[in-house]
Amino acid sequence: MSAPAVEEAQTRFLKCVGDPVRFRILKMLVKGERCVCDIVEALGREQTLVSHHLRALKACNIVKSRKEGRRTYYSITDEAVVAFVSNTERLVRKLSLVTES
Amino acid sequence: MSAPAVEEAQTRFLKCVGDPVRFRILKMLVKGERCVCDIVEALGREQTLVSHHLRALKACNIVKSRKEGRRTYYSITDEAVVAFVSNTERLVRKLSLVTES
DNA sequence: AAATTATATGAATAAATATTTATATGAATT
DNA sequence: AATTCATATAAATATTTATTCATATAATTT
Repeated sequence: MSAPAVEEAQTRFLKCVGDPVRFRILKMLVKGERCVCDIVEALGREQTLVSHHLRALKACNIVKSRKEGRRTYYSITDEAVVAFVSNTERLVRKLSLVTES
Repeated sequence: MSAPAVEEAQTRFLKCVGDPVRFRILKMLVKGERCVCDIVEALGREQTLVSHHLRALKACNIVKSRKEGRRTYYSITDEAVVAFVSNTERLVRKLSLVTES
């Protein structure tokens, strides 16, 4: 596990969660397991777009999925991801990055 | 500070640090203040490219700069950023995202 | 006061990424 | 067994982002 390999993993992960659509999906899943249709409904975006983003999140082991009938349910793989999301919130507040309007 | 404003700040921040060049710069600055020429040298990339990325990091309040003579020295704005970098490393290891080769 | 050094900036181009479009698959209904 | 529903995937297109190119500025040196 060379330093560049770790760095590459870090940027891959950060780039993945740094997309607005994926981040919103993540925030939904932090509250618990959801099927694709719920996410599509909540975000008001195309099913196919949500599917692409879920696949990307899965490729980074951020979420996992399970199939039940014709639905697919997605959820966070690790509680550490949940912590990451809230830590990031604290951090951006500390950096005064949150601006209204 | 509406929820979307926080989310926007989070993704803006994450996108910023999720670039390989910017992340490498960040890792350098974690070790202490550096002038642009040092960073250019260490990364082996064009000065103008480094300059662009430093500007992006600064726009997110991740780094600050100070001028001394003809040099500009950059440094991390907040220790919380340092913690963020190491937390991310732990997380990607936990998610088994670090792969050699 | 040139010339050089360190850095920054805007515009042009290249590359990466997101979104849409078209279509496929498999499971449940009718 | 045909239709509908939930999801996925590949290819095409659109958009964003990174990089380079050309040039500017301000502080030293010569």
